Amino acid sequence: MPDSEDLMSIRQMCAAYDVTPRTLRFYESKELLFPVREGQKRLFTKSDRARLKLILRGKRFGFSLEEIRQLLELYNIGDQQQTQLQRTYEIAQDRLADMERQRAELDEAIAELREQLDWGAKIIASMNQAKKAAE
Amino acid sequence: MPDSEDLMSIRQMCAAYDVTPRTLRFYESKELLFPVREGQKRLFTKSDRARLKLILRGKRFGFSLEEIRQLLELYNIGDQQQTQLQRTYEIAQDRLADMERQRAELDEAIAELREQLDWGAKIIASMNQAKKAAE
DNA sequence: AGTAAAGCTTACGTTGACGTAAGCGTAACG
DNA sequence: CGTTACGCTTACGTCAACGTAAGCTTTACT
Repeated sequence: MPDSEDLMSIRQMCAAYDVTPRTLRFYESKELLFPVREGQKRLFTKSDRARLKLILRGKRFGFSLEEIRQLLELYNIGDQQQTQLQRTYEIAQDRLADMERQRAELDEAIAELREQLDWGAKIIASMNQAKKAAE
Repeated sequence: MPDSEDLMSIRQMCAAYDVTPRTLRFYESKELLFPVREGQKRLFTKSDRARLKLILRGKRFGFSLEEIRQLLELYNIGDQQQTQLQRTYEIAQDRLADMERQRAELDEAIAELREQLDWGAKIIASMNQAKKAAE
Protein backbone atom coordinates (compact mmCIF):
# COMPACT_ATOMS: atom_id res chain seq x y z
CA MET A 1 0.00 0.00 0.00
CA PRO A 2 1.62 3.21 -1.19
CA ASP A 3 0.51 6.60 -0.07
CA SER A 4 -2.86 6.52 -1.76
CA GLU A 5 -4.57 6.08 1.58
CA ASP A 6 -1.94 8.18 3.23
CA LEU A 7 -3.26 11.58 2.23
CA MET A 8 -5.46 13.90 4.22
CA SER A 9 -7.44 16.97 3.21
CA ILE A 10 -6.94 20.22 5.00
CA ARG A 11 -10.19 19.77 6.94
CA GLN A 12 -9.17 16.33 8.11
CA MET A 13 -5.89 17.73 9.29
CA CYS A 14 -7.64 20.50 11.19
CA ALA A 15 -9.90 18.04 12.94
CA ALA A 16 -7.06 15.66 13.73
CA TYR A 17 -4.65 18.21 15.16
CA ASP A 18 -6.95 21.00 16.32
CA VAL A 19 -5.55 23.74 14.14
CA THR A 20 -7.16 26.08 11.61
CA PRO A 21 -6.77 25.92 7.83
CA ARG A 22 -5.05 29.26 8.01
CA THR A 23 -2.42 27.82 10.31
CA LEU A 24 -1.65 24.95 7.94
CA ARG A 25 -1.38 27.28 4.95
CA PHE A 26 0.78 29.59 6.99
CA TYR A 27 3.12 26.74 7.93
CA GLU A 28 3.36 25.77 4.29
CA SER A 29 4.24 29.34 3.33
CA LYS A 30 6.99 29.25 5.92
CA GLU A 31 8.25 25.93 4.55
CA LEU A 32 7.45 23.89 7.61
CA LEU A 33 5.04 21.63 5.74
CA PHE A 34 5.06 20.45 2.13
CA PRO A 35 1.63 19.14 1.15
CA VAL A 36 1.29 17.80 -2.38
CA ARG A 37 -1.32 19.24 -4.74
CA GLU A 38 -4.23 17.71 -6.48
CA GLY A 39 -5.18 20.54 -8.76
CA GLN A 40 -5.42 23.45 -6.36
CA LYS A 41 -6.05 21.41 -3.28
CA ARG A 42 -3.50 20.55 -0.67
CA LEU A 43 -3.07 16.95 0.37
CA PHE A 44 -1.06 16.27 3.48
CA THR A 45 1.20 13.24 3.69
CA LYS A 46 2.22 11.10 6.62
CA SER A 47 5.45 13.02 6.69
CA ASP A 48 3.54 16.29 6.99
CA ARG A 49 1.69 14.88 9.94
CA ALA A 50 4.88 13.82 11.67
CA ARG A 51 6.27 17.30 11.13
CA LEU A 52 3.13 18.95 12.40
CA LYS A 53 3.33 17.00 15.65
CA LEU A 54 6.88 18.21 16.14
CA ILE A 55 5.88 21.77 15.30
CA LEU A 56 3.12 21.77 17.89
CA ARG A 57 5.36 20.33 20.53
CA GLY A 58 8.09 22.79 19.73
CA LYS A 59 5.63 25.61 20.14
CA ARG A 60 4.68 24.44 23.61
CA PHE A 61 8.31 24.94 24.57
CA GLY A 62 8.31 28.45 23.28
CA PHE A 63 10.44 27.78 20.22
CA SER A 64 9.84 30.14 17.33
CA LEU A 65 8.69 28.74 14.01
CA GLU A 66 12.05 29.59 12.51
CA GLU A 67 13.84 27.64 15.23
CA ILE A 68 11.48 24.75 14.69
CA ARG A 69 12.16 24.85 10.98
CA GLN A 70 15.85 24.43 11.66
CA LEU A 71 15.20 21.54 14.01
CA LEU A 72 13.04 19.85 11.42
CA GLU A 73 16.01 19.76 9.07
CA LEU A 74 17.39 17.12 11.39
CA TYR A 75 14.66 14.77 10.27
CA ASN A 76 15.55 15.39 6.66
CA ILE A 77 19.18 14.56 6.91
CA GLY A 78 19.26 12.11 4.04
CA ASP A 79 19.84 14.55 1.22
CA GLN A 80 22.16 17.05 2.79
CA GLN A 81 25.78 17.71 2.10
CA GLN A 82 28.10 16.95 4.91
CA THR A 83 28.96 20.51 5.91
CA GLN A 84 25.29 21.38 6.05
CA LEU A 85 24.70 18.30 8.13
CA GLN A 86 27.53 19.14 10.46
CA ARG A 87 26.05 22.59 10.94
CA THR A 88 22.61 21.22 11.66
CA TYR A 89 24.14 18.80 14.12
CA GLU A 90 25.69 21.67 16.00
CA ILE A 91 22.45 23.62 16.10
CA ALA A 92 20.71 20.59 17.54
CA GLN A 93 23.37 20.20 20.20
CA ASP A 94 22.96 23.81 21.24
CA ARG A 95 19.24 23.34 21.37
CA LEU A 96 19.65 20.25 23.52
CA ALA A 97 21.83 22.19 25.92
CA ASP A 98 19.17 24.91 26.02
CA MET A 99 16.51 22.38 26.81
CA GLU A 100 18.54 20.89 29.61
CA ARG A 101 19.14 24.29 31.11
CA GLN A 102 15.46 24.96 30.82
CA ARG A 103 14.69 21.71 32.55
CA ALA A 104 16.96 22.56 35.45
CA GLU A 105 15.32 25.95 35.85
CA LEU A 106 11.91 24.40 35.62
CA ASP A 107 12.75 22.00 38.43
CA GLU A 108 13.87 24.89 40.56
CA ALA A 109 10.78 26.92 39.80
CA ILE A 110 8.52 23.98 40.58
CA ALA A 111 10.21 23.48 43.92
CA GLU A 112 9.85 27.14 44.84
CA LEU A 113 6.25 27.28 43.77
CA ARG A 114 5.53 24.19 45.87
CA GLU A 115 7.01 25.82 48.94
CA GLN A 116 5.00 28.91 48.30
CA LEU A 117 1.87 26.84 47.98
CA ASP A 118 2.53 25.03 51.27
CA TRP A 119 2.93 28.37 52.94
CA GLY A 120 -0.28 29.65 51.39
CA ALA A 121 -2.13 26.53 52.51
CA LYS A 122 -1.05 27.12 56.09
CA ILE A 123 -2.24 30.68 56.03
CA ILE A 124 -5.59 29.71 54.62
CA ALA A 125 -5.93 27.06 57.32
CA SER A 126 -5.11 29.52 60.10
CA MET A 127 -7.60 32.00 58.70
CA ASN A 128 -10.25 29.34 58.82
CA GLN A 129 -9.26 28.62 62.41
CA ALA A 130 -9.66 32.28 63.32
CA LYS A 131 -12.99 32.49 61.58
CA LYS A 132 -14.26 29.43 63.42
CA ALA A 133 -13.12 30.79 66.76
CA ALA A 134 -14.92 34.04 66.11
CA GLU A 135 -18.27 32.36 65.63
CA MET B 1 20.06 49.71 57.75
CA PRO B 2 16.86 50.66 55.99
CA ASP B 3 16.48 50.86 52.24
CA SER B 4 18.71 53.88 51.78
CA GLU B 5 21.42 51.75 50.24
CA ASP B 6 18.84 49.48 48.77
CA LEU B 7 17.86 51.59 45.79
CA MET B 8 19.09 51.38 42.23
CA SER B 9 18.78 53.78 39.31
CA ILE B 10 17.30 52.61 36.06
CA ARG B 11 20.76 52.41 34.46
CA GLN B 12 22.09 50.27 37.27
CA MET B 13 19.16 47.94 36.85
CA CYS B 14 19.78 47.67 33.14
CA ALA B 15 23.42 46.82 33.67
CA ALA B 16 22.63 44.33 36.42
CA TYR B 17 19.90 42.43 34.63
CA ASP B 18 20.69 43.07 30.97
CA VAL B 19 17.45 44.76 30.03
CA THR B 20 16.68 48.14 28.46
CA PRO B 21 15.19 51.16 30.23
CA ARG B 22 12.19 50.80 27.98
CA THR B 23 11.63 47.29 29.30
CA LEU B 24 11.68 48.42 32.93
CA ARG B 25 9.29 51.28 32.24
CA PHE B 26 7.08 48.93 30.33
CA TYR B 27 6.98 46.47 33.22
CA GLU B 28 6.07 49.29 35.55
CA SER B 29 3.24 50.37 33.26
CA LYS B 30 1.95 46.80 33.34
CA GLU B 31 2.17 46.74 37.14
CA LEU B 32 4.87 44.14 37.36
CA LEU B 33 7.32 46.48 39.08
CA PHE B 34 6.70 49.34 41.51
CA PRO B 35 9.77 51.58 41.71
CA VAL B 36 9.54 54.53 44.09
CA ARG B 37 10.12 58.06 42.84
CA GLU B 38 12.66 60.67 43.72
CA GLY B 39 11.24 63.63 41.88
CA GLN B 40 10.69 62.23 38.41
CA LYS B 41 13.27 59.52 38.66
CA ARG B 42 12.56 55.88 39.31
CA LEU B 43 14.40 54.09 42.08
CA PHE B 44 14.15 50.33 42.19
CA THR B 45 13.98 48.52 45.49
CA LYS B 46 15.21 45.10 46.52
CA SER B 47 11.69 43.88 46.09
CA ASP B 48 11.64 45.13 42.51
CA ARG B 49 14.82 43.22 41.85
CA ALA B 50 13.39 40.02 43.26
CA ARG B 51 10.34 40.46 41.08
CA LEU B 52 12.42 41.18 38.01
CA LYS B 53 14.32 37.93 38.45
CA LEU B 54 11.06 36.04 38.57
CA ILE B 55 9.77 37.90 35.54
CA LEU B 56 12.83 37.01 33.49
CA ARG B 57 12.65 33.40 34.52
CA GLY B 58 8.96 33.24 33.77
CA LYS B 59 9.65 34.59 30.32
CA ARG B 60 12.15 31.86 29.62
CA PHE B 61 9.34 29.39 30.19
CA GLY B 62 7.13 31.13 27.71
CA PHE B 63 4.73 32.62 30.25
CA SER B 64 3.07 35.84 29.17
CA LEU B 65 3.56 38.98 31.22
CA GLU B 66 -0.03 38.81 32.35
CA GLU B 67 0.43 35.25 33.59
CA ILE B 68 3.59 36.31 35.36
CA ARG B 69 1.76 39.19 36.97
CA GLN B 70 -0.74 36.76 38.43
CA LEU B 71 2.02 34.51 39.72
CA LEU B 72 3.71 37.47 41.36
CA GLU B 73 0.60 38.05 43.42
CA LEU B 74 1.55 34.89 45.25
CA TYR B 75 4.53 36.68 46.69
CA ASN B 76 2.29 39.47 47.91
CA ILE B 77 -0.17 37.38 49.80
CA GLY B 78 0.06 39.27 53.07
CA ASP B 79 -2.53 41.93 52.35
CA GLN B 80 -5.17 39.98 50.51
CA GLN B 81 -8.64 39.04 51.58
CA GLN B 82 -9.31 35.39 51.96
CA THR B 83 -11.42 34.83 48.88
CA GLN B 84 -8.83 36.60 46.77
CA LEU B 85 -6.17 34.49 48.39
CA GLN B 86 -8.09 31.31 47.76
CA ARG B 87 -8.41 32.27 44.13
CA THR B 88 -4.73 33.01 43.82
CA TYR B 89 -3.96 29.70 45.45
CA GLU B 90 -5.97 27.90 42.82
CA ILE B 91 -4.29 29.74 39.99
CA ALA B 92 -0.93 28.76 41.39
CA GLN B 93 -1.95 25.14 41.62
CA ASP B 94 -3.02 25.15 38.00
CA ARG B 95 0.22 26.77 37.03
CA LEU B 96 2.13 24.14 38.97
CA ALA B 97 0.29 21.40 37.12
CA ASP B 98 1.11 23.14 33.84
CA MET B 99 4.75 23.28 34.75
CA GLU B 100 4.85 19.62 35.61
CA ARG B 101 3.21 18.70 32.35
CA GLN B 102 5.70 20.87 30.58
CA ARG B 103 8.55 19.16 32.36
CA ALA B 104 7.29 15.74 31.34
CA GLU B 105 7.10 16.83 27.72
CA LEU B 106 10.50 18.42 27.94
CA ASP B 107 11.96 15.15 29.22
CA GLU B 108 10.43 13.32 26.32
CA ALA B 109 11.67 15.83 23.80
CA ILE B 110 15.16 15.74 25.24
CA ALA B 111 15.24 11.96 24.98
CA GLU B 112 14.10 12.05 21.37
CA LEU B 113 16.53 14.75 20.41
CA ARG B 114 19.33 12.75 22.01
CA GLU B 115 18.45 9.70 19.95
CA GLN B 116 18.35 11.81 16.84
CA LEU B 117 21.75 13.23 17.65
CA ASP B 118 23.26 9.78 18.18
CA TRP B 119 21.93 8.78 14.82
CA GLY B 120 23.32 11.91 13.21
CA ALA B 121 26.70 11.28 14.79
CA LYS B 122 26.81 7.80 13.30
CA ILE B 123 26.02 9.11 9.86
CA ILE B 124 28.65 11.77 10.06
CA ALA B 125 31.15 9.16 11.17
CA SER B 126 30.30 6.85 8.29
CA MET B 127 30.59 9.72 5.85
CA ASN B 128 34.04 10.41 7.17
CA GLN B 129 34.86 6.72 6.71
CA ALA B 130 33.71 6.83 3.10
CA LYS B 131 35.66 9.97 2.43
CA LYS B 132 38.79 8.44 3.90
CA ALA B 133 38.39 5.27 1.88
CA ALA B 134 38.02 7.31 -1.30
CA GLU B 135 41.33 9.08 -0.85
C1' DA C 1 -30.17 24.52 -12.21
C1' DG C 2 -29.51 26.13 -7.67
C1' DT C 3 -27.00 26.24 -3.61
C1' DA C 4 -24.28 24.69 0.09
C1' DA C 5 -19.66 22.97 1.45
C1' DA C 6 -14.83 22.85 0.97
C1' DG C 7 -10.97 24.92 -1.03
C1' DC C 8 -8.09 28.66 -2.95
C1' DT C 9 -5.62 33.43 -3.12
C1' DT C 10 -4.88 38.11 -1.76
C1' DA C 11 -4.62 41.32 1.57
C1' DC C 12 -5.57 44.00 5.56
C1' DG C 13 -6.18 43.55 10.94
C1' DT C 14 -4.63 42.15 15.65
C1' DT C 15 -2.06 41.08 19.93
C1' DG C 16 2.03 41.02 22.85
C1' DA C 17 6.30 42.83 23.99
C1' DC C 18 8.89 45.83 23.38
C1' DG C 19 12.05 49.40 19.85
C1' DT C 20 12.80 53.90 18.47
C1' DA C 21 12.43 58.70 17.75
C1' DA C 22 11.09 63.45 19.28
C1' DG C 23 11.21 66.83 22.55
C1' DC C 24 12.01 68.44 27.24
C1' DG C 25 14.33 68.85 32.11
C1' DT C 26 18.49 68.88 35.06
C1' DA C 27 22.86 67.82 36.78
C1' DA C 28 27.68 67.39 36.29
C1' DC C 29 31.93 68.17 33.74
C1' DG C 30 35.59 70.85 31.33
C1' DC D 1 28.33 78.39 29.86
C1' DG D 2 28.03 75.02 26.45
C1' DT D 3 27.47 70.10 25.92
C1' DT D 4 27.34 65.54 27.33
C1' DA D 5 24.92 62.03 30.25
C1' DC D 6 20.95 60.39 32.38
C1' DG D 7 16.12 60.56 32.95
C1' DC D 8 11.22 61.52 31.73
C1' DT D 9 6.79 61.35 28.73
C1' DT D 10 4.24 60.68 24.55
C1' DA D 11 3.55 58.31 20.62
C1' DC D 12 4.29 55.93 16.42
C1' DG D 13 6.84 51.58 14.47
C1' DT D 14 7.90 46.57 14.34
C1' DC D 15 7.96 41.52 14.31
C1' DA D 16 5.88 37.01 14.90
C1' DA D 17 1.98 34.19 14.36
C1' DC D 18 -1.79 33.88 12.96
C1' DG D 19 -7.24 35.92 12.43
C1' DT D 20 -10.53 37.56 9.39
C1' DA D 21 -12.87 39.23 5.47
C1' DA D 22 -13.59 39.45 0.34
C1' DG D 23 -14.15 37.33 -3.79
C1' DC D 24 -13.52 33.41 -6.89
C1' DT D 25 -13.64 27.78 -8.11
C1' DT D 26 -14.84 23.29 -7.95
C1' DT D 27 -17.45 19.40 -6.14
C1' DA D 28 -21.59 17.46 -4.07
C1' DC D 29 -26.22 17.29 -3.30
C1' DT D 30 -31.33 17.61 -4.22
